[in-house]
Amino acid sequence: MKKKFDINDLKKIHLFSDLSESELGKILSISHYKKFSRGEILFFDTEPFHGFYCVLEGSIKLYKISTEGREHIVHIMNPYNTFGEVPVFENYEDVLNDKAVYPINAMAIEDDTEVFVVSAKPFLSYLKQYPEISLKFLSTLSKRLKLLNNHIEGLTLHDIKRRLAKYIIDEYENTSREMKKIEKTKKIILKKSDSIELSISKYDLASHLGTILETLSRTFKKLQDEKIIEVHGKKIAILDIKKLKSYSA
Amino acid sequence: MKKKFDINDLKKIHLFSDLSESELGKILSISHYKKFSRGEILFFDTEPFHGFYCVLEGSIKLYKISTEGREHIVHIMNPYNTFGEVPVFENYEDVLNDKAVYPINAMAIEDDTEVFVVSAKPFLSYLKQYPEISLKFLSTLSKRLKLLNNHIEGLTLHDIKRRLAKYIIDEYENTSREMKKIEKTKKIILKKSDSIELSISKYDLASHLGTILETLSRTFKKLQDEKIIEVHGKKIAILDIKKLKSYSA
DNA sequence: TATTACATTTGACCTAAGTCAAAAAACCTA
DNA sequence: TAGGTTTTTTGACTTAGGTCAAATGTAATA
Repeated sequence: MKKKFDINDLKKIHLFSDLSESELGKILSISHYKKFSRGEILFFDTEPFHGFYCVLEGSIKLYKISTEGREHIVHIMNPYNTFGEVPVFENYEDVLNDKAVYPINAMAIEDDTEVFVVSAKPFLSYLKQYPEISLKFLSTLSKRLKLLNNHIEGLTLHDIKRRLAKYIIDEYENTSREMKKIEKTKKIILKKSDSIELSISKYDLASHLGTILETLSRTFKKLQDEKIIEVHGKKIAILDIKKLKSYSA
Repeated sequence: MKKKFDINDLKKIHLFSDLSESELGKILSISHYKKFSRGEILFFDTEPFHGFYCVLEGSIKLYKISTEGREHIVHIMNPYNTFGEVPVFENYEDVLNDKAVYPINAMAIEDDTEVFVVSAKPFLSYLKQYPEISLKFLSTLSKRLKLLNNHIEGLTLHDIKRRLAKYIIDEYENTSREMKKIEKTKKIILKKSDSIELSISKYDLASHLGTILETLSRTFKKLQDEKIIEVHGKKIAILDIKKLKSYSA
Protein backbone atom coordinates (compact mmCIF):
# COMPACT_ATOMS: atom_id res chain seq x y z
CA MET A 1 0.00 0.00 0.00
CA LYS A 2 2.89 2.34 0.77
CA LYS A 3 3.20 5.01 -1.85
CA LYS A 4 6.45 4.93 -3.71
CA PHE A 5 8.55 8.00 -3.16
CA ASP A 6 10.24 9.12 -6.36
CA ILE A 7 11.34 11.99 -8.59
CA ASN A 8 7.75 12.85 -9.51
CA ASP A 9 7.03 13.75 -5.92
CA LEU A 10 10.05 16.00 -5.88
CA LYS A 11 8.95 17.85 -8.99
CA LYS A 12 5.86 19.15 -7.23
CA ILE A 13 7.91 20.90 -4.56
CA HIS A 14 8.19 24.53 -5.53
CA LEU A 15 11.75 24.65 -4.26
CA PHE A 16 12.91 22.04 -6.77
CA SER A 17 10.64 22.96 -9.66
CA ASP A 18 13.44 24.26 -11.90
CA LEU A 19 15.85 21.37 -11.37
CA SER A 20 16.79 18.87 -14.07
CA GLU A 21 16.11 15.14 -13.68
CA SER A 22 19.70 14.43 -12.76
CA GLU A 23 19.70 17.17 -10.15
CA LEU A 24 16.48 15.84 -8.71
CA GLY A 25 18.08 12.41 -8.57
CA LYS A 26 20.87 13.91 -6.52
CA ILE A 27 18.38 15.41 -4.08
CA LEU A 28 16.55 12.10 -3.92
CA SER A 29 19.76 10.30 -3.01
CA ILE A 30 20.28 12.48 0.05
CA SER A 31 16.64 12.30 1.26
CA HIS A 32 14.52 9.76 3.00
CA TYR A 33 10.78 9.19 3.25
CA LYS A 34 8.77 9.20 6.48
CA LYS A 35 5.12 8.72 7.36
CA PHE A 36 3.34 9.95 10.48
CA SER A 37 -0.04 9.49 12.15
CA ARG A 38 -2.06 12.32 13.63
CA GLY A 39 -0.42 13.52 16.83
CA GLU A 40 3.00 12.07 16.14
CA ILE A 41 5.99 14.33 16.66
CA LEU A 42 8.37 14.99 13.76
CA PHE A 43 10.80 16.84 16.00
CA PHE A 44 10.95 18.90 19.15
CA ASP A 45 12.69 22.21 19.46
CA THR A 46 16.19 21.84 20.91
CA GLU A 47 16.45 18.43 19.20
CA PRO A 48 19.58 17.95 17.03
CA PHE A 49 19.06 19.18 13.48
CA HIS A 50 19.49 16.65 10.67
CA GLY A 51 17.75 18.13 7.69
CA PHE A 52 14.83 20.05 6.35
CA TYR A 53 11.40 18.66 5.49
CA CYS A 54 9.11 18.67 2.46
CA VAL A 55 5.43 17.79 2.87
CA LEU A 56 3.93 15.32 0.40
CA GLU A 57 0.59 14.55 2.08
CA GLY A 58 -1.35 15.62 5.15
CA SER A 59 -0.45 18.56 7.34
CA ILE A 60 1.90 19.52 10.11
CA LYS A 61 1.78 22.15 12.78
CA LEU A 62 4.87 24.07 13.80
CA TYR A 63 4.44 25.35 17.32
CA LYS A 64 6.01 26.58 20.51
CA ILE A 65 4.99 25.62 24.05
CA SER A 66 5.21 27.73 27.19
CA THR A 67 6.42 26.33 30.50
CA GLU A 68 2.77 26.41 31.64
CA GLY A 69 1.83 24.15 28.74
CA ARG A 70 0.14 26.71 26.52
CA GLU A 71 0.79 26.12 22.86
CA HIS A 72 1.08 28.58 20.00
CA ILE A 73 0.98 27.45 16.38
CA VAL A 74 3.25 29.59 14.23
CA HIS A 75 2.68 27.78 10.91
CA ILE A 76 0.55 25.07 9.40
CA MET A 77 2.38 23.23 6.62
CA ASN A 78 0.55 21.63 3.72
CA PRO A 79 1.63 19.50 0.72
CA TYR A 80 4.56 20.86 -1.28
CA ASN A 81 5.62 23.25 1.47
CA THR A 82 9.05 22.91 2.97
CA PHE A 83 10.07 23.69 6.54
CA GLY A 84 13.00 23.48 8.89
CA GLU A 85 15.29 25.26 6.41
CA VAL A 86 16.35 27.98 8.82
CA PRO A 87 19.10 26.00 10.62
CA VAL A 88 20.63 25.04 7.24
CA PHE A 89 21.56 28.63 6.51
CA GLU A 90 21.70 30.19 9.92
CA ASN A 91 25.14 28.87 10.70
CA TYR A 92 26.88 26.43 8.37
CA GLU A 93 29.54 25.63 10.92
CA ASP A 94 26.98 24.47 13.47
CA VAL A 95 25.36 22.17 10.92
CA LEU A 96 28.70 20.65 9.93
CA ASN A 97 29.64 20.12 13.59
CA ASP A 98 26.23 18.65 14.51
CA LYS A 99 25.62 21.53 16.88
CA ALA A 100 22.49 22.89 15.17
CA VAL A 101 19.04 22.26 16.66
CA TYR A 102 15.49 22.52 15.36
CA PRO A 103 14.07 25.90 16.39
CA ILE A 104 10.45 24.77 16.86
CA ASN A 105 8.23 21.74 17.51
CA ALA A 106 6.57 19.89 14.62
CA MET A 107 3.57 17.55 14.93
CA ALA A 108 1.49 15.81 12.27
CA ILE A 109 -2.15 16.90 12.53
CA GLU A 110 -3.55 14.41 10.02
CA ASP A 111 -3.23 10.68 9.64
CA ASP A 112 -1.01 9.46 6.82
CA THR A 113 1.05 12.61 6.80
CA GLU A 114 3.91 11.91 4.41
CA VAL A 115 7.14 13.88 4.24
CA PHE A 116 10.64 13.52 3.02
CA VAL A 117 13.69 14.75 4.81
CA VAL A 118 16.65 16.23 2.97
CA SER A 119 19.88 15.64 4.92
CA ALA A 120 21.51 18.95 5.73
CA LYS A 121 25.20 18.16 5.38
CA PRO A 122 25.20 16.67 1.87
CA PHE A 123 22.67 19.32 0.88
CA LEU A 124 25.05 22.09 1.87
CA SER A 125 27.74 20.82 -0.47
CA TYR A 126 25.15 20.35 -3.19
CA LEU A 127 24.08 23.97 -2.73
CA LYS A 128 27.57 25.23 -3.50
CA GLN A 129 27.57 23.35 -6.81
CA TYR A 130 24.17 24.63 -7.90
CA PRO A 131 23.83 28.15 -6.57
CA GLU A 132 20.68 28.85 -8.61
CA ILE A 133 18.68 26.92 -6.04
CA SER A 134 19.56 29.45 -3.34
CA LEU A 135 17.41 32.01 -5.13
CA LYS A 136 14.47 29.67 -4.63
CA PHE A 137 15.29 29.44 -0.97
CA LEU A 138 15.58 33.21 -0.73
CA SER A 139 12.11 33.51 -2.19
CA THR A 140 10.70 30.88 0.19
CA LEU A 141 12.29 32.45 3.26
CA SER A 142 11.22 35.94 2.21
CA LYS A 143 7.63 34.82 1.88
CA ARG A 144 7.87 33.17 5.28
CA LEU A 145 9.26 36.39 6.78
CA LYS A 146 6.37 38.34 5.37
CA LEU A 147 3.90 35.83 6.79
CA LEU A 148 5.50 36.09 10.22
CA ASN A 149 5.44 39.86 9.98
CA ASN A 150 1.72 39.79 9.31
CA HIS A 151 1.25 37.26 12.06
CA ILE A 152 2.97 39.55 14.55
CA GLU A 153 0.93 42.48 13.33
CA GLY A 154 -2.26 40.54 14.04
CA LEU A 155 -1.14 39.33 17.45
CA THR A 156 -0.09 42.73 18.70
CA LEU A 157 -2.43 45.17 17.00
CA HIS A 158 -5.72 43.36 16.36
CA ASP A 159 -8.24 41.83 18.74
CA ILE A 160 -9.43 38.26 18.36
CA LYS A 161 -12.53 39.13 16.35
CA ARG A 162 -10.38 40.81 13.72
CA ARG A 163 -7.84 37.99 13.70
CA LEU A 164 -10.61 35.45 13.18
CA ALA A 165 -12.25 37.54 10.44
CA LYS A 166 -8.89 37.81 8.69
CA TYR A 167 -8.34 34.07 8.96
CA ILE A 168 -11.72 33.30 7.40
CA ILE A 169 -11.19 35.80 4.57
CA ASP A 170 -7.71 34.42 3.87
CA GLU A 171 -9.00 30.85 3.76
CA TYR A 172 -11.85 31.93 1.52
CA GLU A 173 -9.52 33.68 -0.90
CA ASN A 174 -7.09 30.77 -0.92
CA THR A 175 -9.82 28.31 -1.87
CA SER A 176 -11.08 30.73 -4.53
CA ARG A 177 -7.56 30.90 -5.95
CA GLU A 178 -7.22 27.12 -5.95
CA MET A 179 -10.60 26.76 -7.63
CA LYS A 180 -9.54 29.14 -10.39
CA LYS A 181 -6.41 27.08 -10.93
CA ILE A 182 -8.45 23.90 -11.25
CA GLU A 183 -10.93 25.59 -13.60
CA LYS A 184 -8.05 26.74 -15.77
CA THR A 185 -6.29 23.39 -16.02
CA LYS A 186 -9.39 21.20 -16.24
CA LYS A 187 -11.42 23.69 -18.31
CA ILE A 188 -14.47 23.38 -16.10
CA ILE A 189 -16.50 25.84 -14.07
CA LEU A 190 -16.82 25.09 -10.37
CA LYS A 191 -19.83 26.24 -8.39
CA LYS A 192 -18.63 29.04 -6.18
CA SER A 193 -19.83 28.62 -2.63
CA ASP A 194 -19.72 31.40 -0.08
CA SER A 195 -18.41 29.15 2.58
CA ILE A 196 -15.19 27.60 3.77
CA GLU A 197 -14.34 24.29 5.38
CA LEU A 198 -11.92 24.59 8.28
CA SER A 199 -8.90 22.43 7.50
CA ILE A 200 -7.75 22.29 11.12
CA SER A 201 -9.42 21.60 14.45
CA LYS A 202 -10.86 24.49 16.41
CA TYR A 203 -8.31 23.81 19.11
CA ASP A 204 -5.52 24.33 16.59
CA LEU A 205 -7.23 27.36 15.12
CA ALA A 206 -7.44 28.95 18.56
CA SER A 207 -3.79 28.22 19.16
CA HIS A 208 -2.86 29.71 15.78
CA LEU A 209 -4.84 32.88 16.50
CA GLY A 210 -3.07 33.27 19.81
CA THR A 211 -6.04 32.42 22.00
CA ILE A 212 -7.84 29.46 23.59
CA LEU A 213 -10.75 27.27 22.54
CA GLU A 214 -13.34 28.95 24.77
CA THR A 215 -12.54 32.44 23.53
CA LEU A 216 -12.59 31.25 19.92
CA SER A 217 -15.99 29.71 20.48
CA ARG A 218 -17.34 32.95 21.92
CA THR A 219 -15.84 34.93 19.05
CA PHE A 220 -17.49 32.68 16.48
CA LYS A 221 -20.73 33.32 18.30
CA LYS A 222 -20.27 37.09 18.19
CA LEU A 223 -19.79 36.97 14.41
CA GLN A 224 -22.87 34.76 14.16
CA ASP A 225 -24.95 37.14 16.29
CA GLU A 226 -23.96 39.93 13.93
CA LYS A 227 -25.25 37.79 11.02
CA ILE A 228 -21.83 37.86 9.38
CA ILE A 229 -21.22 34.12 9.36
CA GLU A 230 -22.95 30.87 10.24
CA VAL A 231 -21.03 28.02 11.83
CA HIS A 232 -21.97 24.37 11.27
CA GLY A 233 -19.16 22.31 12.70
CA LYS A 234 -16.19 22.80 10.42
CA LYS A 235 -18.26 24.53 7.74
CA ILE A 236 -18.35 28.32 7.98
CA ALA A 237 -20.96 29.98 5.75
CA ILE A 238 -20.16 33.59 4.94
CA LEU A 239 -23.38 35.63 5.03
CA ASP A 240 -21.97 39.15 4.80
CA ILE A 241 -18.59 39.19 3.14
CA LYS A 242 -18.45 42.99 3.04
CA LYS A 243 -18.72 43.29 6.80
CA LEU A 244 -16.30 40.41 7.25
CA LYS A 245 -13.77 42.17 5.04
CA SER A 246 -14.23 45.43 6.88
CA TYR A 247 -13.27 43.63 10.08
CA SER A 248 -10.28 41.88 8.54
CA ALA A 249 -8.78 45.00 6.97
CA MET B 1 31.09 68.08 7.74
CA LYS B 2 29.25 65.38 5.82
CA LYS B 3 30.96 62.06 6.11
CA LYS B 4 32.19 60.67 2.84
CA PHE B 5 30.49 57.48 1.87
CA ASP B 6 32.90 54.99 0.31
CA ILE B 7 34.05 51.41 -0.04
CA ASN B 8 35.34 51.31 3.52
CA ASP B 9 31.82 51.77 4.82
CA LEU B 10 30.64 48.92 2.64
CA LYS B 11 33.29 46.58 3.97
CA LYS B 12 31.83 46.75 7.45
CA ILE B 13 28.46 45.43 6.31
CA HIS B 14 28.37 41.74 7.09
CA LEU B 15 26.48 41.06 3.87
CA PHE B 16 29.36 42.36 1.73
CA SER B 17 32.27 41.24 3.91
CA ASP B 18 33.52 38.62 1.46
CA LEU B 19 33.37 40.77 -1.66
CA SER B 20 36.44 41.97 -3.58
CA GLU B 21 37.19 45.68 -4.06
CA SER B 22 35.85 45.63 -7.60
CA GLU B 23 32.65 43.94 -6.50
CA LEU B 24 32.23 46.47 -3.73
CA GLY B 25 32.71 49.21 -6.30
CA LYS B 26 29.87 47.72 -8.28
CA ILE B 27 27.60 47.77 -5.25
CA LEU B 28 28.67 51.33 -4.53
CA SER B 29 27.71 52.39 -8.03
CA ILE B 30 24.12 51.21 -7.56
CA SER B 31 23.70 52.71 -4.07
CA HIS B 32 23.12 56.14 -2.67
CA TYR B 33 23.69 57.71 0.69
CA LYS B 34 21.00 59.26 2.91
CA LYS B 35 20.94 60.94 6.29
CA PHE B 36 17.97 61.27 8.66
CA SER B 37 17.11 63.09 11.85
CA ARG B 38 15.33 61.51 14.76
CA GLY B 39 11.68 60.98 13.91
CA GLU B 40 12.12 61.15 10.14
CA ILE B 41 10.47 58.46 8.07
CA LEU B 42 12.61 56.32 5.75
CA PHE B 43 9.56 54.67 4.23
CA PHE B 44 5.97 53.73 5.02
CA ASP B 45 4.50 50.33 4.42
CA THR B 46 2.62 50.19 1.12
CA GLU B 47 5.10 52.71 -0.33
CA PRO B 48 6.73 51.66 -3.65
CA PHE B 49 9.84 49.57 -3.12
CA HIS B 50 13.10 50.88 -4.54
CA GLY B 51 15.83 49.08 -2.73
CA PHE B 52 17.12 47.69 0.52
CA TYR B 53 18.93 49.62 3.25
CA CYS B 54 22.20 49.28 5.13
CA VAL B 55 22.71 51.19 8.37
CA LEU B 56 25.98 53.11 8.81
CA GLU B 57 25.21 55.22 11.88
CA GLY B 58 22.36 55.69 14.34
CA SER B 59 19.33 53.45 14.58
CA ILE B 60 16.04 52.80 12.92
CA LYS B 61 12.81 51.25 14.11
CA LEU B 62 10.79 48.97 11.85
CA TYR B 63 7.20 49.01 13.01
CA LYS B 64 3.55 48.47 12.20
CA ILE B 65 0.65 50.71 13.21
CA SER B 66 -2.93 49.69 13.94
CA THR B 67 -5.92 51.69 12.70
CA GLU B 68 -6.34 52.93 16.27
CA GLY B 69 -2.81 54.34 16.19
CA ARG B 70 -1.09 51.78 18.37
CA GLU B 71 2.41 51.01 17.21
CA HIS B 72 4.40 47.80 17.42
CA ILE B 73 8.14 47.74 16.82
CA VAL B 74 9.20 44.52 15.15
CA HIS B 75 12.91 45.28 14.82
CA ILE B 76 15.47 47.88 15.85
CA MET B 77 18.26 48.20 13.28
CA ASN B 78 21.76 49.26 14.26
CA PRO B 79 24.97 50.00 12.31
CA TYR B 80 25.98 47.35 9.77
CA ASN B 81 22.55 45.74 9.76
CA THR B 82 20.59 45.58 6.54
CA PHE B 83 16.82 45.69 6.16
CA GLY B 84 14.10 45.82 3.54
CA GLU B 85 15.58 42.84 1.69
CA VAL B 86 12.37 40.82 1.74
CA PRO B 87 10.72 42.45 -1.30
CA VAL B 88 13.89 41.88 -3.34
CA PHE B 89 13.45 38.13 -3.19
CA GLU B 90 9.79 37.70 -2.52
CA ASN B 91 8.78 38.24 -6.10
CA TYR B 92 11.34 39.29 -8.73
CA GLU B 93 8.65 40.11 -11.26
CA ASP B 94 7.02 42.62 -8.96
CA VAL B 95 10.33 44.37 -8.37
CA LEU B 96 11.08 44.56 -12.09
CA ASN B 97 7.58 45.92 -12.80
CA ASP B 98 7.72 48.44 -9.95
CA LYS B 99 4.82 46.70 -8.25
CA ALA B 100 6.63 45.78 -5.04
CA VAL B 101 6.00 47.72 -1.83
CA TYR B 102 7.80 48.04 1.50
CA PRO B 103 6.17 45.67 3.97
CA ILE B 104 6.69 47.80 7.09
CA ASN B 105 7.29 51.37 8.31
CA ALA B 106 10.81 52.61 9.04
CA MET B 107 11.70 55.64 11.18
CA ALA B 108 15.06 56.97 12.37
CA ILE B 109 15.17 57.03 16.18
CA GLU B 110 18.46 58.88 16.49
CA ASP B 111 19.76 62.10 15.01
CA ASP B 112 22.36 61.75 12.28
CA THR B 113 21.17 58.31 11.30
CA GLU B 114 23.10 57.45 8.14
CA VAL B 115 22.16 54.73 5.69
CA PHE B 116 22.78 53.75 2.15
CA VAL B 117 20.18 52.36 -0.19
CA VAL B 118 21.01 49.65 -2.72
CA SER B 119 18.73 49.93 -5.75
CA ALA B 120 16.79 46.73 -6.21
CA LYS B 121 16.67 46.36 -9.98
CA PRO B 122 20.39 46.63 -10.75
CA PHE B 123 21.08 44.59 -7.65
CA LEU B 124 18.96 41.72 -8.95
CA SER B 125 21.03 41.43 -12.10
CA TYR B 126 24.20 41.72 -10.05
CA LEU B 127 22.98 38.87 -7.87
CA LYS B 128 22.77 36.54 -10.86
CA GLN B 129 26.39 37.23 -11.73
CA TYR B 130 27.70 36.63 -8.22
CA PRO B 131 25.54 33.92 -6.70
CA GLU B 132 27.87 33.50 -3.69
CA ILE B 133 26.32 36.56 -2.15
CA SER B 134 22.93 34.87 -1.95
CA LEU B 135 24.34 32.55 0.70
CA LYS B 136 25.01 35.63 2.81
CA PHE B 137 21.45 36.76 2.30
CA LEU B 138 20.18 33.31 3.22
CA SER B 139 22.09 33.50 6.45
CA THR B 140 20.79 37.01 7.20
CA LEU B 141 17.19 36.11 6.46
CA SER B 142 17.43 32.87 8.45
CA LYS B 143 18.69 34.76 11.47
CA ARG B 144 15.87 37.25 11.06
CA LEU B 145 13.34 34.41 10.86
CA LYS B 146 14.67 32.95 14.06
CA LEU B 147 14.44 36.34 15.77
CA LEU B 148 10.84 36.74 14.66
CA ASN B 149 10.08 33.24 15.86
CA ASN B 150 11.40 34.09 19.30
CA HIS B 151 9.55 37.38 19.22
CA ILE B 152 6.27 35.59 18.53
CA GLU B 153 7.01 33.09 21.26
CA GLY B 154 7.44 35.93 23.73
CA LEU B 155 4.34 37.79 22.63
CA THR B 156 2.05 34.80 22.82
CA LEU B 157 3.44 32.67 25.62
CA HIS B 158 5.13 35.01 28.10
CA ASP B 159 3.76 37.83 30.22
CA ILE B 160 5.29 41.28 30.21
CA LYS B 161 7.51 40.68 33.21
CA ARG B 162 9.15 37.76 31.46
CA ARG B 163 9.47 39.66 28.19
CA LEU B 164 11.15 42.55 29.95
CA ALA B 165 13.48 40.23 31.89
CA LYS B 166 14.45 38.54 28.64
CA TYR B 167 15.09 41.89 26.97
CA ILE B 168 17.39 43.00 29.78
CA ILE B 169 19.31 39.72 29.77
CA ASP B 170 19.71 39.82 25.99
CA GLU B 171 21.01 43.39 26.10
CA TYR B 172 23.34 42.46 28.91
CA GLU B 173 24.75 39.50 27.02
CA ASN B 174 25.11 41.51 23.82
CA THR B 175 27.15 44.19 25.52
CA SER B 176 29.27 41.51 27.21
CA ARG B 177 29.91 39.97 23.81
CA GLU B 178 30.84 43.33 22.31
CA MET B 179 33.16 44.05 25.22
CA LYS B 180 34.95 40.75 24.69
CA LYS B 181 35.41 41.62 21.04
CA ILE B 182 36.95 44.97 21.93
CA GLU B 183 39.18 43.38 24.57
CA LYS B 184 40.41 40.88 22.00
CA THR B 185 41.20 43.39 19.27
CA LYS B 186 42.54 46.16 21.48
CA LYS B 187 44.23 43.83 23.97
CA ILE B 188 42.80 45.60 26.97
CA ILE B 189 40.61 44.53 29.88
CA LEU B 190 37.37 46.43 30.32
CA LYS B 191 35.73 46.81 33.69
CA LYS B 192 32.69 44.57 33.67
CA SER B 193 29.65 46.34 35.01
CA ASP B 194 26.48 44.56 36.02
CA SER B 195 24.30 47.09 34.34
CA ILE B 196 23.00 48.00 30.94
CA GLU B 197 22.23 51.29 29.25
CA LEU B 198 18.94 51.29 27.35
CA SER B 199 19.69 52.21 23.75
CA ILE B 200 16.09 53.17 22.97
CA SER B 201 13.42 55.26 24.67
CA LYS B 202 11.06 53.61 27.10
CA TYR B 203 8.22 54.39 24.74
CA ASP B 204 9.96 52.39 22.02
CA LEU B 205 10.86 49.63 24.43
CA ALA B 206 7.22 49.29 25.45
CA SER B 207 6.17 49.16 21.84
CA HIS B 208 8.81 46.53 21.10
CA LEU B 209 7.64 44.37 24.01
CA GLY B 210 4.06 44.56 22.78
CA THR B 211 2.77 46.83 25.54
CA ILE B 212 2.41 50.49 26.48
CA LEU B 213 4.52 52.93 28.44
CA GLU B 214 2.46 52.81 31.63
CA THR B 215 2.53 49.04 31.84
CA LEU B 216 6.27 48.99 31.16
CA SER B 217 6.81 51.50 33.95
CA ARG B 218 4.82 49.36 36.39
CA THR B 219 6.70 46.25 35.30
CA PHE B 220 10.06 47.94 35.91
CA LYS B 221 8.75 48.79 39.34
CA LYS B 222 7.77 45.20 40.07
CA LEU B 223 11.28 44.00 39.21
CA GLN B 224 12.68 46.76 41.42
CA ASP B 225 10.41 45.81 44.33
CA GLU B 226 11.71 42.25 44.03
CA LYS B 227 15.29 43.64 44.31
CA ILE B 228 16.18 42.16 40.94
CA ILE B 229 17.09 45.40 39.20
CA GLU B 230 17.44 49.09 39.90
CA VAL B 231 16.34 51.68 37.36
CA HIS B 232 18.03 55.07 37.06
CA GLY B 233 16.72 56.66 33.89
CA LYS B 234 18.21 54.71 31.04
CA LYS B 235 20.64 52.85 33.26
CA ILE B 236 19.43 49.49 34.56
CA ALA B 237 21.56 47.98 37.30
CA ILE B 238 21.22 44.22 37.61
CA LEU B 239 21.18 43.24 41.29
CA ASP B 240 20.19 39.60 41.05
CA ILE B 241 21.13 38.13 37.70
CA LYS B 242 20.16 34.61 38.73
CA LYS B 243 16.58 35.58 39.44
CA LEU B 244 16.49 37.69 36.30
CA LYS B 245 17.65 34.72 34.24
CA SER B 246 15.10 32.45 35.87
CA TYR B 247 12.38 34.83 34.69
CA SER B 248 13.75 35.14 31.20
CA ALA B 249 14.13 31.39 30.60
C1' DT C 1 -28.69 1.33 20.75
C1' DA C 2 -25.73 1.94 24.42
C1' DT C 3 -20.83 3.21 25.45
C1' DT C 4 -17.12 5.57 25.44
C1' DA C 5 -14.27 9.10 23.91
C1' DC C 6 -13.51 13.52 22.11
C1' DA C 7 -14.79 18.19 20.61
C1' DT C 8 -17.29 22.22 21.54
C1' DT C 9 -20.10 25.40 24.08
C1' DT C 10 -21.70 27.85 28.07
C1' DG C 11 -21.51 30.02 32.60
C1' DA C 12 -19.38 32.27 36.55
C1' DC C 13 -15.40 34.24 37.84
C1' DC C 14 -10.70 36.43 37.81
C1' DT C 15 -6.73 38.94 36.36
C1' DA C 16 -3.29 41.06 33.39
C1' DA C 17 -2.95 44.71 30.97
C1' DG C 18 -5.13 48.79 28.62
C1' DT C 19 -7.30 53.67 29.11
C1' DC C 20 -7.61 58.17 30.70
C1' DA C 21 -6.06 61.89 33.39
C1' DA C 22 -2.97 64.14 36.21
C1' DA C 23 1.41 64.70 38.65
C1' DA C 24 6.25 64.48 38.82
C1' DA C 25 10.91 64.03 36.84
C1' DA C 26 14.16 64.73 33.51
C1' DC C 27 15.88 67.42 29.78
C1' DC C 28 16.78 71.10 27.00
C1' DT C 29 17.67 75.82 25.71
C1' DA C 30 17.62 80.66 26.18
C1' DT D 1 18.40 79.29 36.71
C1' DA D 2 13.92 79.82 34.94
C1' DG D 3 10.68 78.12 31.57
C1' DG D 4 9.00 75.06 28.52
C1' DT D 5 8.96 70.61 26.45
C1' DT D 6 9.25 65.86 26.63
C1' DT D 7 9.45 61.66 29.15
C1' DT D 8 8.10 58.87 32.88
C1' DT D 9 5.43 57.63 36.83
C1' DT D 10 1.30 57.10 39.52
C1' DG D 11 -3.60 56.53 40.46
C1' DA D 12 -8.37 55.12 39.58
C1' DC D 13 -10.93 52.63 36.54
C1' DT D 14 -12.36 49.41 32.64
C1' DT D 15 -12.15 45.50 29.80
C1' DA D 16 -10.66 41.74 26.80
C1' DG D 17 -9.66 37.62 27.29
C1' DG D 18 -7.96 33.75 30.36
C1' DT D 19 -9.30 29.99 33.99
C1' DC D 20 -11.96 26.44 35.85
C1' DA D 21 -15.79 23.48 35.89
C1' DA D 22 -19.76 21.65 34.10
C1' DA D 23 -22.92 20.67 30.32
C1' DT D 24 -23.86 19.55 25.74
C1' DG D 25 -22.94 17.80 21.25
C1' DT D 26 -20.85 14.70 17.93
C1' DA D 27 -18.70 10.66 16.17
C1' DA D 28 -16.91 6.24 16.35
C1' DT D 29 -17.15 1.53 18.08
C1' DA D 30 -18.91 -2.41 20.08
